[in-house]
Amino acid sequence: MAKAKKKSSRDRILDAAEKLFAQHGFDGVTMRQIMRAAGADVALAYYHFKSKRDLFDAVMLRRVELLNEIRLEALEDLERRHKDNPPTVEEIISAFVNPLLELLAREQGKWRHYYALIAQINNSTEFGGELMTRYFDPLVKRFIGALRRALPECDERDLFWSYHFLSGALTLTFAETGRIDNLSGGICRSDDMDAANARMPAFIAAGFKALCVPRKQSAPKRAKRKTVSRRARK
Amino acid sequence: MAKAKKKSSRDRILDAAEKLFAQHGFDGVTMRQIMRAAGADVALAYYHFKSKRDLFDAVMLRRVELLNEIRLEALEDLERRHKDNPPTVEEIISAFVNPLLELLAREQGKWRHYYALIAQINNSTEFGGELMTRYFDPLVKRFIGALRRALPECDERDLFWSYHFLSGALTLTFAETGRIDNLSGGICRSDDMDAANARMPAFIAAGFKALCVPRKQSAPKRAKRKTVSRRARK
DNA sequence: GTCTATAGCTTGATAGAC
DNA sequence: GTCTATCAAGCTATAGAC
Repeated sequence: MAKAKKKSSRDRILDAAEKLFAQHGFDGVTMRQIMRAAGADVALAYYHFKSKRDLFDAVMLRRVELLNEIRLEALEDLERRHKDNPPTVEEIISAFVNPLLELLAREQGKWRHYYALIAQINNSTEFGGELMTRYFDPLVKRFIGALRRALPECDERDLFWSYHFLSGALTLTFAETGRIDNLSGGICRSDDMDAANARMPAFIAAGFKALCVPRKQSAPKRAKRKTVSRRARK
Repeated sequence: MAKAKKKSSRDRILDAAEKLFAQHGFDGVTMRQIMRAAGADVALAYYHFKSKRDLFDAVMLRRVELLNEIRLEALEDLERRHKDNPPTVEEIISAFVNPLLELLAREQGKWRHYYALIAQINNSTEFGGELMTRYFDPLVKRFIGALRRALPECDERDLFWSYHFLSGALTLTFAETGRIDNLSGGICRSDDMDAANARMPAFIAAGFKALCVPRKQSAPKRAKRKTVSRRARK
């Protein structure tokens, strides 16, 4: 807020769109709503971005580059500090998660909406597979490489499924939906990202270490679904 | 497919709505699209359900009761088998997850779309807090009670955050978005729920056990975000 | 229960003045 | 860059015939 008083209309449109897309999804928002929030006419949105979908893509693209850059830097810093012995699983997870907190601390409102948007995309059948792959997989593969070195005898499939569980836990947590507030009767709060961050790396790292161990066969033992009762028809 | 050839139009509308809502979200689908897929006129939808929102609620409600009932039964069966000593964390998680697989095996197509819908709702800022609380929290509290007994010295907040991580991992996994297929270069498949189920309980149980341990103080140690580099401005 | 027909509005997008 | 004005299309929802 020091110098940045003169914000371009393009940025104000992106800000308004980011917030509204995060709250209601791509189809839950109209260009008119966005432009009302941005304080300008609809036609201006089509001047800067030629369609609603292009505006959406611009919202996504605006932050993803910085986010990935900072995460990569966190990982490289970590590896530099551990010249020979690889860093621990927990340290690697922290390098993946901490930058999200750091950015949140920098500009409270903006990143919060962005994370909520990512959570929706990650869990969307329509966009999840495609967009998450396009925007995040190069970085994620880099992190998985580090995890592979920290868990040298790990089966590849266990590694990918473990990351998948991490991804689900992470995006839901940063979506701040308010559910944990209700479930816990108020003793946990969705917007308490420090509380989440104090717990997630330990939780996730334990999962990786439990799953990514050498096996007799490379395939995991199959659970037998024995907990389902025999009266399993309606 | 044995006997059920005569399906009521009400059910055909619900089936079509379930599939389309799961694929594109509430606002991403029109009543016309739904009724085109259901093979009847739009007006019929308003006859059976009086609004689009009511149709959506009916889609949600149709399956949630059976789902929760079977899960509760799985937990009660488990506890019955462990009269005195409480079941393990992993067994409890399996009782929470296995019924999803069981229902999927019963009616492939239907539940698959339903799970994808749940994943979107769970991660929606707009509906997540409210709807997940309304539909699932009674059952979830029952499971958390069982986990509390299996982890007797656990801090309450650790318990709720652990469940939160479980919830994110679980809903994303059952959404089958196709992302893990891309990320893993094809060696893991989103629709291979047996592979997911073989891994998730072990992963999640390890997380619970790592986090839910007695501490010196009840508050967890704060991570210091030390992995973020000093050059953290754009 | 199921359809036709239509009301009343909102949508994404554009043409063109300034 | 920004606005006014407008379009064709599609939207939710209802009234009323059968």
